[in-house]
Amino acid sequence: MTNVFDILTERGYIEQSTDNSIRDLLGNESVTFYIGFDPTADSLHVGHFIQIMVMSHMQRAGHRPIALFGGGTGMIGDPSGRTDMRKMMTQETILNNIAAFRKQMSRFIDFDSDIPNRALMVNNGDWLLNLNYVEFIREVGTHFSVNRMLTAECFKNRLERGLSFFEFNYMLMQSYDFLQLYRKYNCKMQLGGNDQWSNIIGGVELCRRMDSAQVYGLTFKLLTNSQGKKMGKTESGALWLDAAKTSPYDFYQYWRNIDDADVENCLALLTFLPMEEVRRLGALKDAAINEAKARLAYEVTKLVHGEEEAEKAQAAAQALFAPNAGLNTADLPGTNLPAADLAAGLDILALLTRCGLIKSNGEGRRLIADGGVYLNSERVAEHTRPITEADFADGRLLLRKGKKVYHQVTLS
RNA sequence: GGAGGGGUUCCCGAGUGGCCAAAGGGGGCAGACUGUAAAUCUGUUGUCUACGACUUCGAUGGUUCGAAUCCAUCUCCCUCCA
Repeated sequence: MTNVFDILTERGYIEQSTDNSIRDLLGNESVTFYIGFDPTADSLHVGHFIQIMVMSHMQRAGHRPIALFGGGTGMIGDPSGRTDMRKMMTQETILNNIAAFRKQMSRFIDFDSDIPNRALMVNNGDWLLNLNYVEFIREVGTHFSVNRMLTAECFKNRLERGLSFFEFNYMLMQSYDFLQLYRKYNCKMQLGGNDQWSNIIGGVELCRRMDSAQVYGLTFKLLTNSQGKKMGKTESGALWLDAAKTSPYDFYQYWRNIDDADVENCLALLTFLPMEEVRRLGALKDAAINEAKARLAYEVTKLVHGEEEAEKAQAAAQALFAPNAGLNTADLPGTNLPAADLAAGLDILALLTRCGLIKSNGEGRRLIADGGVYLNSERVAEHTRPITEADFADGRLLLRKGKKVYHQVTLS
């Protein structure tokens, strides 16, 4: 069997590691490892998904994953890579978010079957929330050098803008997590995005100092595009894994429209396609690379939302963008319009507003003046254009904003 | 607690009595080009019952014909000192 370390390397996940012997370790035994997830929202997003992919590769290779939820650290907020302090969250929000994470993650990682490396979910609130401050400082705090911490990359830009002691503490808590997991579950490895590097080293050193334990850390590339910007952001924020927050169609379209230069990387990181195929697709040039994008979009959507949703999203996209686009696009994001509202009189601006395509009438007027609104494939020329029953075919009407934003209105 | 510097439209950042709904950049949106790509170019980017009106420059009050700009109080942030 291939060593996962090689798989992860080949697919381009790995950024840096604490020790060269990690490959051997992963080849010789089933290793328990963890990845931490801070419950900052009520859904996972694409940034988390890449971590989940890694977990999944590891689990497939026989290692045991621990998904650590930051019920305790979430009360603080990781300052890494941030320019300002995170919003403080209440205990209630945190628990609520953790519950959502649990549910979503079960789709990707096996937490339930009888396999020996069944994954665990752990909440660090279990040991962090009731810590005694003085004891903690005496036992754990003594092992950290402020001098060294100050040189850590993750605090760099915060040193210029201001960093409270409250947040500075975060590293100790995360390091303490590693120690706890090592003690309770013989967890020997922490994985994380590269922004976690400093925190991970902290944990590795703490385990060595307190328990003379040899543990390891490995970090992954953050999902960035060829220009170094973080990927997975849309106009309305993150690209969520929750279908209610980012529809499968929008999710599919996000990947369908990425830069040529990013296709291969995304295929390798976000799908399980064999690397041969990934390289073949990534090597396609010009218009042909659209095949690769469609494949990427389909595969990722399938992983996240299931095969059925992926098929639907694909079908909807094809129907809309194919040369002879028909209107049988049942799977588009859409809005229901009661017939009575139509009868009461409705113009294009009101309709756009209802569908959430515009935020104000002013925006709508501008959009129409710019020629950016289409009704059943015809450009709308007047913002006063009334909507009538004649605009509906089979009780449906297709709105389009710009080139790619489609919205279906169904009469009910 | 003392001294100083700040809070401007989504973000950064100009503006220090009328010409300011507020320069410039970023971001967003749209148009052209194209491959549902990138780059580029163009337009646009407070709200409305829209050639006009209304609301906005940390908050509240005041001076003034007129304030983002002046004054007072409050509030938050930053730097230095204690």
